[in-house]
Amino acid sequence: MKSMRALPQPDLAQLDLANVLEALSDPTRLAIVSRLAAGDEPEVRCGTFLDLGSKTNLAYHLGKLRSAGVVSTRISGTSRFMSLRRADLDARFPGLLDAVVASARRPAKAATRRRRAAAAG
Amino acid sequence: MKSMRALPQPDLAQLDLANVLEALSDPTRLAIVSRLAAGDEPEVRCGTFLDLGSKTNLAYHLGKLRSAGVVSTRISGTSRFMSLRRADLDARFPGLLDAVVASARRPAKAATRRRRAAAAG
DNA sequence: TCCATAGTTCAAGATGCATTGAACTATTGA
DNA sequence: TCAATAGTTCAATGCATCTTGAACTATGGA
Repeated sequence: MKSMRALPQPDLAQLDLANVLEALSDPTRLAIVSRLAAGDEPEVRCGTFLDLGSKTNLAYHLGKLRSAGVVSTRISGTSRFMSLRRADLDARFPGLLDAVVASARRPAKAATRRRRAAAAG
Repeated sequence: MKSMRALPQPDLAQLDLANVLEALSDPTRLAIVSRLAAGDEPEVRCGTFLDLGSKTNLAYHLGKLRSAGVVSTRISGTSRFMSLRRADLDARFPGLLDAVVASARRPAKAATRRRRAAAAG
């Protein structure tokens, strides 16, 4: 018997800008979102992201993305399929997702990327 | 004698998307950025933000915004003036700042919208 | 010179985030 | 029914963030 339920997620009115930005501010989660946005498939199975971290770690990051309202999770069999909540994000934060995804595709030079400025008064 | 130095900050190539998103993901910092973007004046004195937190706390948040490359600090006398690094942010992350600022100006008001819809129907 | 103003720096404590391994649940296929 | 697969939940750990008060620096004005 094939079940098709979906995991609970915040609805449109509950999306919060600071939460969404925080969800997007982690390199692993940014990679996940980029991949979801870039792909031809609207849905991607969780296991697809195993190159980005351990099973446990991915459950954590995907959970964060879901509870921030960035992704949706549909369950089918033993698999879970993630999809971007593009319509909701666009409705609530017009242009934000596109700007983030486009910027993520266009990284800075590797040598300087992780360096933070030593900005002291 | 009037000094006009500026505090050190990362340059364009060093701006990192995850860092910038993280800098923007805090409500206090989002409020600061929104106010800077509201654009009455291109520069705003630090003390202007004292309603958002203590002196110490603001030094912390403004320091974070600066080291992420979101704002610039110019020193004049005993004051420090903050400005958005709009050109740099737009060059590196096109559309991002505008989307964030516009979204911040447009918080969710689900109850109001529902009341209006009911009144209109 | 002395004082007030504007803001920073430091240390410490509370809280929260990220990561891990082990144990667990649920579903499918044989 | 049994085992494999896919992913979650838990507890613990280490590290980062946020916030605070006290002490400090630097500038400008009287």
